Amino acid sequence: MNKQVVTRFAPSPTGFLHIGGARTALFNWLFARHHGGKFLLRVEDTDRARSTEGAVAAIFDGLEWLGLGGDEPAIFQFERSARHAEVANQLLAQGDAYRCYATPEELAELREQQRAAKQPMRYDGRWRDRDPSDAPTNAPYVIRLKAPREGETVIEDAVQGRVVVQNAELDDMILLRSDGTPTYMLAVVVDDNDMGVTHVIRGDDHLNNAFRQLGIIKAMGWEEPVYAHIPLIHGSDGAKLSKRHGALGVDAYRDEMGMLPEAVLNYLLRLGWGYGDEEIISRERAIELFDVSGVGRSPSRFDIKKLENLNAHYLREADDARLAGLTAPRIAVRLGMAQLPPGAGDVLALAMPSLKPRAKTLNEIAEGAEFLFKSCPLDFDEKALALLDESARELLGKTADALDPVQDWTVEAIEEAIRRVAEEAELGLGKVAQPLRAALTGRTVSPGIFDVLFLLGKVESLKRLNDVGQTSAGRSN
RNA sequence: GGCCCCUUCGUCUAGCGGUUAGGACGCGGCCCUUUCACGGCUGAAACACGGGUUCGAUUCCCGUAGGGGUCACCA
Repeated sequence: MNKQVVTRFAPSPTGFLHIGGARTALFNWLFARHHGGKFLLRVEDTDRARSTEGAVAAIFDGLEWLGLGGDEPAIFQFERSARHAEVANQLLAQGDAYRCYATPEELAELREQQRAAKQPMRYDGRWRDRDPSDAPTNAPYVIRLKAPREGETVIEDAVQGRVVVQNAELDDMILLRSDGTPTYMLAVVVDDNDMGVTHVIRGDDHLNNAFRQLGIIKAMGWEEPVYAHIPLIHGSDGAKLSKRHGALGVDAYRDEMGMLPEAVLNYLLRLGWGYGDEEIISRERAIELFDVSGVGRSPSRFDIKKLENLNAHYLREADDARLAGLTAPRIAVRLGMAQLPPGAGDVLALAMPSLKPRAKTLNEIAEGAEFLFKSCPLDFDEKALALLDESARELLGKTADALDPVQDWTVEAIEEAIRRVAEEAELGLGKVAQPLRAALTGRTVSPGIFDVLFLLGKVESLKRLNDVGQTSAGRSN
């Protein structure tokens, strides 16, 4: 019979939700949805020294932004430590584990010797078969798994295929630390089992761990989950993505870079997974198509250009009011204002159709929208200034005269007036539009000039034209 | 170093014995055009290497090289 599929994402709260973790969460979420199963969250906070509440909040925040919440309240691993200890003691009682009194110093020395002798570095099992009466009294001890030393362990990984490791390669790992707290190895296995996790989808860096974890599962007689170890994401230079090497929290993609969650999701989905030629894949479509069988076996590099391209696509598709809301605070910051004036949101939404096709990020939309909310006198950049020479100012005067009588301020009416100015001056439209653009926006790049005029409104447009006319050519301040 | 994994354009990938090796990003050119974008068309660009297996290998097998991961009382 088929059990319900249960997947989980189990981050350790020692920092933000980075891009690799986000992809792991996405794959788990998608897999569960695709199979009509459950997606659970578990915070691996057994390392009390490194876990912080801030990190927990940051991770949840990131998941929520991406729409990858769990189907049940998140489980905090540390709260289950009594259960972990219970399992360790059961293993001890049934002879599948033993007490080890080796001190950390002693073990460090052992590793040092092994390294010097170029031997594999692993615990030598010095307390494995010792008589319990040898045990020092009142000395701290850890509980280790008594792993099989002969034979081999096989994993049929859903992504990596059949992987075999000789049991002689695996040493007796620690289950319970000397202070009685569980190690990660024990906790994951116990929690996955208790949570009913059927498919463990996680980073490739856990593949080696899977063999050790299987040892506990077998000793307890539990059912083995299906493993799917997905390849890691590397930086653009091929090196491992780490915190000091390009790995940013998803919040950075949202706040600093101005990405949309649907773009990040689509990008992450296509990193390591593909379905024919499909590039633009919605969440719904992804649920329909996703399966671990489509996940590649080789690591991939993070390419910000491709993410930007996807973001540009989703920007163009996004609702204008939503983008206005997302962009307004960014514009205010750029302009050094606490917030934009009342009504700015409406103007922004109205301008969005001509703003968004020109931008790859929310930041670029904000940059392009700045001119709407500036006031005279404008700050002109160099190229704009160069455009506003004597003859251009003269032309601008004529343009203002042509615009002044326009009654209904529509894009059509504006266009008609401007084209007439060009005709009468026997100039191409571009010769009229560029100085006009410079005078109106202070830049040489902007949305279509008729849209600019329309969005600014008649009063503000004439005011800016007038303002330029009053300043002398070649002004430098 | 031991063990494990990986290898198609610069990047993400399609391919699952016979293809002019496809798509996307990026890059070049052209078109559109009031600037910049969008859009359309188009060009350059890849099977790491060496052996097998086979009538035939990008595809299957074995090596080599390169890359990555992992070897804690971290997760």
